[in-house]
Amino acid sequence: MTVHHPAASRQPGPVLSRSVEDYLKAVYHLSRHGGTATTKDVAVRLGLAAPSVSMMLKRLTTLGLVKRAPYQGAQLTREGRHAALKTIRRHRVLELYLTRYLGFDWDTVHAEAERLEHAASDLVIERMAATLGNPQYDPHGDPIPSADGTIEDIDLIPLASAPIGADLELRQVDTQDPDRLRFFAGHGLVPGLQLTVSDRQPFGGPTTVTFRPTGARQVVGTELAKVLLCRTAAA
Amino acid sequence: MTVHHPAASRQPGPVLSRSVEDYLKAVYHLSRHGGTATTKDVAVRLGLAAPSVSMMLKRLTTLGLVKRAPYQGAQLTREGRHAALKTIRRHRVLELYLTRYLGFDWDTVHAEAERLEHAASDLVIERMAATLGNPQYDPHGDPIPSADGTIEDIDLIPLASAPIGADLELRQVDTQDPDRLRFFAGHGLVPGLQLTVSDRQPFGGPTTVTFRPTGARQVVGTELAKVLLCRTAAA
DNA sequence: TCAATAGATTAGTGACAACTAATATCTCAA
DNA sequence: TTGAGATATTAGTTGTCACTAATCTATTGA
Repeated sequence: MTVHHPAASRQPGPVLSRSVEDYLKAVYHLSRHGGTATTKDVAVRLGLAAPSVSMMLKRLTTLGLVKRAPYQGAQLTREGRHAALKTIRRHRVLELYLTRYLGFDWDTVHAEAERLEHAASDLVIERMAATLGNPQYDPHGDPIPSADGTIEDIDLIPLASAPIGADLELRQVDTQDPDRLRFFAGHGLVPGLQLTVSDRQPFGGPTTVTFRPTGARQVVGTELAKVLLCRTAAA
Repeated sequence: MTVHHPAASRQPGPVLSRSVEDYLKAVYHLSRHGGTATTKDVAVRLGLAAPSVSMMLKRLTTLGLVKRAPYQGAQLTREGRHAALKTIRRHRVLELYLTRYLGFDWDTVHAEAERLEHAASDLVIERMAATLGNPQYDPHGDPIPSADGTIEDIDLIPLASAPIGADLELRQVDTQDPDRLRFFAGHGLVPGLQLTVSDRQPFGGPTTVTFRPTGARQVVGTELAKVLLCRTAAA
């Protein structure tokens, strides 16, 4: 009689379980820049065994959320992408709300949002978004999908591959690792920062940047420079 | 290897699944005023079939959260009560936060809190509680358990059985039904209201109350008067 | 071209938490 | 004291979502 559990009804559309939402997010992120999400990649990202992922991807295919051929990777269908973006919206609105109004730091907020995103109703999320002034970006600079499931898609370049001399704006910090995030925050490397690439050592060496307008200099190792996503600064 | 799921780790103590938390809350409420929670009562309260409850109560017994003899009812152990009160604290803090800061009405907030209470970490709850000024009562007047698991226990009398002439303060509205809650709010019957019992018709008839200091009169049917819990007004 | 290896899938299992159908127990009223 | 009806439990299934072990496929370097 009572249908029960799978996340106990949120709003319209078929209710997706927590697991399904997590898989959709993973496939979304992994197939983000063209290409497909392989079983292995999804397994690593979610910390699961490969067979579990294989099974689930098959199930998602029958649910029409994923397109996939065996032994090839998976991609989201229109419907799957829509569901993924709704979850990502919930996540990012929560991250911003928790940092703005409940005193969380950008390095710890991810884990909190990860649990709440599956439980918060659309109504709660929209109230939070309204309270925040319908923000465009979360604390890490990630764009927040709109309520109707569209997302900004600007080409950002990793600091690690930006040309020397370029005037850039740091837009997005593409990691969730608390230690890295603390390091970035501690050195002023947060979204919105204006900087100029002043030097880079060859053979995968570190990049040196100059903050504008202060002129402060900062050396950034390659691994870190890869997750600092920038766009060319407005003139 | 990875232990996984059961509500994905909240804080110390063994992590309890969403289901277990719901059962503990149900047993808590049903055995609240002495007595035990029967299988049937729990089943009705949670909207489940009796055999499911029977099984789960057995499991909770082996987990040491519940004391029970077959065919008798169940009661919480010290440990079970502690867990229940933690969940209830989360629920009530959430209810108050959602009404205060996110514009929810007291009649709709229950369902929202019901889902979030299983996902919000203790840290989130404590931040909310601090923001609210460590409140004592939720929007319905229910006492909020303290973080260490103690709860106020004042004897309240239902308006339906208060003596005529008594000066009372409405302390708690003991229903979650949105329609009833809207009715109460629409007629000023909210926690904190000072009133005098001015009349009651015999044979289970309605109670008439006078609001202090305004003198406004209100007739309340027996069914509703049973869930309006009062204490004698301070002199 | 082919074998080694990395990756993917199938097969079989287990925990959790619900269900229905069948059976057992309790309680109360005649 | 007994039997009817209410309540509780046992037995057997189901669905979800994880796991390991075993097998299959694909790719790639010799």
